[in-house]
Amino acid sequence: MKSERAGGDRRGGARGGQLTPPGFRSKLFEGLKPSEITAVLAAAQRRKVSPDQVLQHEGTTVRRLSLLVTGLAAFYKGAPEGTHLFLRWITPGDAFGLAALRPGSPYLTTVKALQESSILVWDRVSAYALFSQIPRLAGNAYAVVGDYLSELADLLIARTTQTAQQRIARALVQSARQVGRAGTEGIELPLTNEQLAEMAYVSLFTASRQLSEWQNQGILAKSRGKILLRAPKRLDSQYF
Amino acid sequence: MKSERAGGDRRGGARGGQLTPPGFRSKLFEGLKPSEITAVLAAAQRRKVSPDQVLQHEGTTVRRLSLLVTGLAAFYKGAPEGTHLFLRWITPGDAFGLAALRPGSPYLTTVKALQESSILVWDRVSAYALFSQIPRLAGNAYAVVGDYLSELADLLIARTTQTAQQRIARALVQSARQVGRAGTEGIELPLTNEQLAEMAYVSLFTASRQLSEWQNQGILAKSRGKILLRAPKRLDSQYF
DNA sequence: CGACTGATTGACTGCCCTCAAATAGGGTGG
DNA sequence: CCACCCTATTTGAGGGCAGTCAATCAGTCG
Repeated sequence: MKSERAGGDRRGGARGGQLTPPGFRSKLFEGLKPSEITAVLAAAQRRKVSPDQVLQHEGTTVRRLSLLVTGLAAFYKGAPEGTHLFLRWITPGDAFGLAALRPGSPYLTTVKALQESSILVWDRVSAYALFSQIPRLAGNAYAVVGDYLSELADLLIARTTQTAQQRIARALVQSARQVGRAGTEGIELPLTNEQLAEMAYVSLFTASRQLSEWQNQGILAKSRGKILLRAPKRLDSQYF
Repeated sequence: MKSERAGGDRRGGARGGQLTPPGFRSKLFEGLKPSEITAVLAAAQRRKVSPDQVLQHEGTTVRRLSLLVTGLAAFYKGAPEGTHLFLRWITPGDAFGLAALRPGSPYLTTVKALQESSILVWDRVSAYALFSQIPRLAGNAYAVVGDYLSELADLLIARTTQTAQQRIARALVQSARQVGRAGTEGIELPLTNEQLAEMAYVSLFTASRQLSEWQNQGILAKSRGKILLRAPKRLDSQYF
């Protein structure tokens, strides 16, 4: 359902010198003219970030708009009692801090890097200027926010109507798409039980038990910090 | 926290003839010049809708953008097994169908009128034209979507981390703000147990039991299809 | 005065969380 | 290479929140 590479040739491609790796594309840049992309990239700063580094703090006032170029991060939302809930992966090409385009609003979520990553950063003011000048860019931002809204609504449905088993299956399928590495044996996911449990919002123990069951059924294989999906299709049937 | 009437005098006011009632204001029109509001209203069609009428269907392609002028409606999101979940009230001034500004996207939610209501409707094409011509209007749409995103995230937290009791308390407090009528005895809510249960995503029986308990504690009084909140403040303490 | 919808109450059940305790992997330093 | 530690994981027992089911009661409207 993702209209990620919906376009033709080099739509959304960004080759503004060494700022982005070859083949990098973002929904934010889709349909922009090369000259526009160059201008947008020229206004950005590149930053390297390390694992566990917090890139934006929910509730603090918005300082900048960011775009993940390489690596991996995730959205979290704080819950009462100091915990925070996993919302979604952030993979290369995903923007965050889109609240920066809305004057005087706080960050809605916390973003934490999960791997060594590089990001592009625009300060609030120049982001606003750029998005005012380039209508298509503003339209893309609107579309991205719409996508997030849509995904969040789906997550809400999943979290409220599905059983623990279904939510875990869902978490695995989503992770397979976003952080999985295809191998000869299947799709390999670099996930601990704890991470999976937090994604699916189940306890560590429920996650462990469910994975064991699927392992017995031959759907997947586990090892410490890694899950090998042998038959992802058989998971799909678990959750609708 | 709501920046609803953040403005000065008649910001967001709309007196474009008989299209909107006096005192009507919408976040969508905030900061617009009267001439702009007039132009926007001129492009709209007014429709009357009756209770239980479905104004947009989740998943169907977007035809129009709407704004509730009088009455009451609600957002719902479909769930597997044919049920649909309550997401949020729509009260006068709230826009829906904002996906119309995004070419080729389906409605994310179903909207159903709950009372005799009147709405303003723009077809997709003219809405797009208007929002392109008036940057402030586009900015407002972005802000509204951002608000929905924020509220949806809060709802997600509530639905996943809170107990049934807390969710019911939350539903009551929200309803008090949006559909409550203040009286001498307290705030009166025109809600059946069933509606409340669907808002809080609890079973009918859990809702009934919880309300009975609060009635015994003197926090509220129940009658058929109506709830009278005597001490709303004592509910707040229930949910954090 | 029926008939229908809304609300109540109790008994039972089940999913999944909590807690406790044991086991296994993987790296490190001796 | 082995002892050790720290973290990840497993497995079982127990319990609680809230849902389902069934039956009854109450209000309202024609």
